[in-house]
Amino acid sequence: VAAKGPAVFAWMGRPAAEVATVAQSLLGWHVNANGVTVRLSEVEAYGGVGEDPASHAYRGQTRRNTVMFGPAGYAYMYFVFGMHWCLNVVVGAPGEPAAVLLRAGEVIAGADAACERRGGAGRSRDLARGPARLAMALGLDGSADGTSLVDGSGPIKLTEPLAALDRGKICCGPRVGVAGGASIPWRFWVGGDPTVSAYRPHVPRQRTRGKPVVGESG
DNA sequence: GATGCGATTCACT
DNA sequence: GTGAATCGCATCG
Repeated sequence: VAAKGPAVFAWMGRPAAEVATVAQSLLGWHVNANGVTVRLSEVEAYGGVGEDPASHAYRGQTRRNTVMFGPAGYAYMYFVFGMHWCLNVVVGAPGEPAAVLLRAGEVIAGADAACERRGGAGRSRDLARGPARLAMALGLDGSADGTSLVDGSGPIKLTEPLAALDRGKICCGPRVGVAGGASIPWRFWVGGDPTVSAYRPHVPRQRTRGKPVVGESG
């Protein structure tokens, strides 16, 4: 099945319903970009239209999530909270907008470059511990949106690890920071791996601005 | 056309 | 451990 052109992996083009399985299979894979390589230790799965309230594709195709509706193997960069970028991998077949959010990993090469981009993070496990940190360590932003991760045409390269990950170490649980669909255990990580981000239950927005600090009724 | 919320991280206590 | 800062998109009228 060796064919020229873009690499084809087992996780590509699967039905959106299998996105959870696909997400697990990506744990341990290597992501290389801009001179930095990260070994994935934590990911999250996002489903398709009408299936997953937390997914950007839930309400159908829009200008922003167009990449999710395309073929597998492409990057979907999402700008969040007005200051951070997150890297997703489109994994579904065309028309089936399944994606995997790369949440955390261990920097196994290019620590110097990653450290530099991450400012004062130092050469610690925090270099790529968290979705935005991971994207930052890899030097990625919106310009990488829609680029291929498998054919070498873009800045990002996703490769299979030499040694397969021990499936027994894979853990699952609720996704982080997601209100809708939080009960779906679509977050996967490598058990015992120190680079896995801390679990934070969905924090309800507390607006303190524009409202007087009352409530202390007499 | 205007408003509210979101897949987060950093700094301070 | 908790609060603050931030931009774009989607929704409602």
